[in-house]
Amino acid sequence: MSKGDATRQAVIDQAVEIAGRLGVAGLTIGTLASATEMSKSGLYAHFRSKEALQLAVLASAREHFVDQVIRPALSAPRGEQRVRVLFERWLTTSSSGAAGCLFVSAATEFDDQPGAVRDQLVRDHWDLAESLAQVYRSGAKDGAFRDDLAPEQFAHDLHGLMLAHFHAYRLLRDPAAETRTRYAFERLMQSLLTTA
Amino acid sequence: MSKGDATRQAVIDQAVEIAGRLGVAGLTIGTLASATEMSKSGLYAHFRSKEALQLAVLASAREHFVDQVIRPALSAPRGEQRVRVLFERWLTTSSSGAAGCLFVSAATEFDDQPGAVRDQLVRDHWDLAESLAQVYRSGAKDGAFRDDLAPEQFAHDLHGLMLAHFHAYRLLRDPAAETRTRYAFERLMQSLLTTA
DNA sequence: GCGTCCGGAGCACGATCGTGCTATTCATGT
DNA sequence: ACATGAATAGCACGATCGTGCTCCGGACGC
Repeated sequence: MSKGDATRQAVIDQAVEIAGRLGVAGLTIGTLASATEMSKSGLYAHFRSKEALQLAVLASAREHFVDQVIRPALSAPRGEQRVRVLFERWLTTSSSGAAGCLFVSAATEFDDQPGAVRDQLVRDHWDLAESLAQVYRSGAKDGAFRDDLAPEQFAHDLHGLMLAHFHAYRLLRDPAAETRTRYAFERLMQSLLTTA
Repeated sequence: MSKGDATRQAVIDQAVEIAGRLGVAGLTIGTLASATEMSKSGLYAHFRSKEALQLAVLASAREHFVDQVIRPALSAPRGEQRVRVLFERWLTTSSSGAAGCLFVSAATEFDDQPGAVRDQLVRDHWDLAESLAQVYRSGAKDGAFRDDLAPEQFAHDLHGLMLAHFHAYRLLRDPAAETRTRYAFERLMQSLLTTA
């Protein structure tokens, strides 16, 4: 990795951090330049447009999310355990850092703004939903979960849980957010398990 | 109502519409001026700062939401019916217009940006949560709902349902969004009712 | 060790941001 | 009908936005 790639990566890391706080749309070339202590033009040369920068940020966050949440879940035993690991990782990763929340805020910022960023977000979300559904499917095949529930419905429900968590946690700073979310998760699990 | 108040209201209506599309932060004086076919300064005179404009937009949206969702629910019979009216109204109001989504997008845009707007959003959310909890409480007192569930948990869960709906509906344009949300709602209701 | 080439700075651009001040036009009460 | 005050336009401001040059210095291959 030559010098250019190194600083490029450092810039992206900083950009992810800022986008986590101010939102992907709130991430501006100027603020990013001063945060990285570079000139605007020097920074801009790495990404040839702001859109490319935003896409790079999204890609980095996605990678982080897969590493920290999806992969650990997939290496856990199928069924209940896998779902629990997924949930737990998702919860802690997003509480501590930026990866999880970033997609949530980006989704609402771009939901009515056509373009490459929006398209990427839509793809990412479908990928995530499919991963969630697959986690359910594999468990249902073993008989651990009810088979009269659409896996996509599980994905939808779990996603809703996390969204509610983010809102309570980030906007309201509600200390009870995690407790509430955990409780809701337990009820969801209870309604899915065949061994009730 | 003199002329000034009339145009001020018209401006706010337009602002709500724009904020529903571009987000509260995306609402800019310039775009609002050209949308209302007024000069920036002429428009700006009504609100003495951008923050005041944003607060006015929020107030208008809140009023609309209370009229279209909360009040109809409160005039329905307590218990299951009231919850159903609330849910139904919430769903249709936000699908058609701007009121519902506006708070969702505003919440994520300002969740890390201190200021009067954020404070107002937090207040609004607590008010909403309290209203939802109260709807549950009144039903539980009649014995329609389980009494071993915290009303605040119900508020949290229902809110999560709506958030998931907005994401699926606005970002993904998922035609199945409403079906999924309705299904999730039915399962929520089933788990609450004592007459199961 | 040197020449090449890339990473980055300096500077500038038009546009748009939020915000003022100063007129001017219009409505409104008497 | 006229005076008065409110409502709106014109114009300007500094700042910052995204985007382009050009040009230099230092890293890297030979």
